Amino acid sequence: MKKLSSSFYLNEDVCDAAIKLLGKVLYTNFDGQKCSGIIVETEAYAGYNDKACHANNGKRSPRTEIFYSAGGVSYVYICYGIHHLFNVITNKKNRADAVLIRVLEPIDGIETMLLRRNKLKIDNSLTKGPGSLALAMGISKKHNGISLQGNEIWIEDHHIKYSQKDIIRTARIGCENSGADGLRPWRYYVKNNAFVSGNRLQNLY
DNA sequence: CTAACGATTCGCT
DNA sequence: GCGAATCGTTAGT
Repeated sequence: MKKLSSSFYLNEDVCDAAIKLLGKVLYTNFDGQKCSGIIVETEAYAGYNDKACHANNGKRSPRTEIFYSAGGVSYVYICYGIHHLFNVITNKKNRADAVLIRVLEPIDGIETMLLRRNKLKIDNSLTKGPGSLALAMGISKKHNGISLQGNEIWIEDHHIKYSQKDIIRTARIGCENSGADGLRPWRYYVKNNAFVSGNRLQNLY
């Protein structure tokens, strides 16, 4: 299978990019341990007019610098002091859009994921939730800013397609304090997928 | 330098 | 369902 081309990541519509990432397959290959999973839940964060985004309206800090790269690099940051959250930077240089990968449906390397998660057998919590997913896949802050065209983290198109009615959109999780921006329905997930997190907020569009 | 705050998770009730 | 854990990042003194 082929890695997503660099043009995929230059999408100027971060919501469209978040939807198109559903069904794509995320790979990590660290220390000879290859893992993969189908992306089944994402959230879009826009560089402009989105208070929930770390790089809102051109905000610069050591942490947000990577947002201003052209799409196709990783953004990994630590939340609550413990959890590493993996995002894909999208859009052209200096636009600062990102897609948070929230849930995977595991495919390869499940033994490795179980080990990293300190679990004995697979259940639907293995790669459910951004912090759990990053831990299972071995992604940590040291992978912040790496290219998704490389051989450590990349995404492939396996021609998995979900019909529009099977893609649910809701408000993003944990963005309640971002005012009106936090209410935007920019979380996307695959309906009836066993690995998808929480069942609140249905809100078909 | 210091304090406040999370794009969360897990265990206990 | 609720609350604690936990520390890097950020903004303010």
